[in-house]
Amino acid sequence: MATLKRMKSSGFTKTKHAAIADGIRAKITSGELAAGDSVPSESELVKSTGASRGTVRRAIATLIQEGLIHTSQGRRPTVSARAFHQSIDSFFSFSSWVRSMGKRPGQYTVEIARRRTAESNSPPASTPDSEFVVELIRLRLIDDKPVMVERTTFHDMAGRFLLQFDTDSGSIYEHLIGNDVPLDEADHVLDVASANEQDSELLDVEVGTPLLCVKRTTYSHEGAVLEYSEDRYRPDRVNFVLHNSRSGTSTVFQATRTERNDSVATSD
Amino acid sequence: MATLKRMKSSGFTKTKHAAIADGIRAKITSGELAAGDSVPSESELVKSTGASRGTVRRAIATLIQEGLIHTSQGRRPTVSARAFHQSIDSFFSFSSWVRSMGKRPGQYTVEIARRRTAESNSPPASTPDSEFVVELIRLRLIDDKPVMVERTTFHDMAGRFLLQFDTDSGSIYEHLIGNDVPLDEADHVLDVASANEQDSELLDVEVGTPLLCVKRTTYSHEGAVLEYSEDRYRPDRVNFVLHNSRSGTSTVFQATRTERNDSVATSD
DNA sequence: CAGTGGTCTAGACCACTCG
DNA sequence: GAGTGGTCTAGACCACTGA
Repeated sequence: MATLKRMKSSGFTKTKHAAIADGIRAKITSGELAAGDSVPSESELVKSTGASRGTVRRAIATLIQEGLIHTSQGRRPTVSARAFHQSIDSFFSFSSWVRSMGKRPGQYTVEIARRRTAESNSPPASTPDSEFVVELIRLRLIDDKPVMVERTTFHDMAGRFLLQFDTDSGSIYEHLIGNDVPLDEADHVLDVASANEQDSELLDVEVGTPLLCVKRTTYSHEGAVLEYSEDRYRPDRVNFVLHNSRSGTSTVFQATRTERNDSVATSD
Repeated sequence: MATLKRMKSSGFTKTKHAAIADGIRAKITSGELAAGDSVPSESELVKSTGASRGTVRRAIATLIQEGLIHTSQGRRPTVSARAFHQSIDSFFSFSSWVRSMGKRPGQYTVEIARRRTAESNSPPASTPDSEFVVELIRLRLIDDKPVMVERTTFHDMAGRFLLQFDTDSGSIYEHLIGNDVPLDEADHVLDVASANEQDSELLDVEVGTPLLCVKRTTYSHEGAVLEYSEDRYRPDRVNFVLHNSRSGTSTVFQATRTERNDSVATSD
């Protein structure tokens, strides 16, 4: 027994704990388990999955972290009150975020340029320490509607992969990761900004309209600045949702405000 | 052996894994371990703490989740590039958040009222389902400077604890938790707003100034709406920082923009 | 009181990293 | 190849919940 541990040749199910978590998550997102319902107990899962308790607990820990369920001593785990979720890994990538919501991401490149770092538009402390930087301005779309303008400054090490890349074709993040650019950590500072003329034109709002602004700095493990971006969102089309529960740890999500509703968090 | 498991009589160190995590965290926040430094390996920690590997891993998991360290197979865990942190539990409470940054929270109650729910100002879908609600408008201060206006609607079940509470004296959240009000989960929707006349007066900004707006809905485990709040922040004094790393899960933080710096995320 | 989750242990195999 | 983290197991005691 205990032979296959990780399905070697056909690596589709990743790990056992991930498979268990996937199974439960599927039941929640499909609606089979509704908010307030109780999830199978650990001992039941041990029996039904054949895994040991440690592995089952590992799976449950994942779901708690995602904010999907919550637990406390003596009680069976229950589905969290507000379980409208997508993993936050997508916070790195607009494209995968939008896709994870079942919508279609789009992009329209306004400008891409390689210039000396001294000419960069990013704030000094966030400027990559390479001689050249690649700067990019793109309009991002969801289902063909403009929602965000991004102005990004890349370290040359990352930017050199972009000059021969069709930046209208898809996710830059995925392209860079595929080229082993170590985009490992990121800070996001949430702020507000007033639409300037270019914002106004691209997002189709009036000059001066308040916009949600996310200033992102992406680092390698070693702490080198690889990318700095200022993303300006139309707040009537996109906002950010953060969900947290007292026991267990907080988790983050983003959401698109839909056309019909005034607010995502209050929909049912 | 294996007798004391949890120090019973003197319950100060909580659990073993928490104690181990605390020890490492202290070394990071004190600067003894700097960004990029490597944390003791699991086997070393097993030896030095006397705990089993599972317990050590549990401690490490906590730190990863907090964004303090990151790990990957075959490499020793290392301190994350940007480890300026405070736990996000504080997202529930302005007061404890501010205190956790070593600053002094303050509050100035503008209005508190108990009224029929039908007269509530909160959006219908977020309105508590009690006959009465308690509504509160407070100006929040950091080190005596106004930074935020909160307009909160409480379920009567929570609000009834507020009428005889001096809302200028401290944290409402802590007061309610102390009275066993089950504020268990919360959604935060981040948005922008334009300062209205009251905002303008309280925050000392011009009417129309873009403000960061956090719409918070707090629920019990069962999903009942206990509180709805719209908090409007002066973006030049406060903004929100979110840190995430690719491996390991994202974590959230808030930060106060300091006077001298333009941006928190870029300080060093 | 039975059931449940929270904690802890001891030992195992694997995949990866780095010198 | 030695060291390291990622995964998994099997069994144990405790604290809490709820009928």
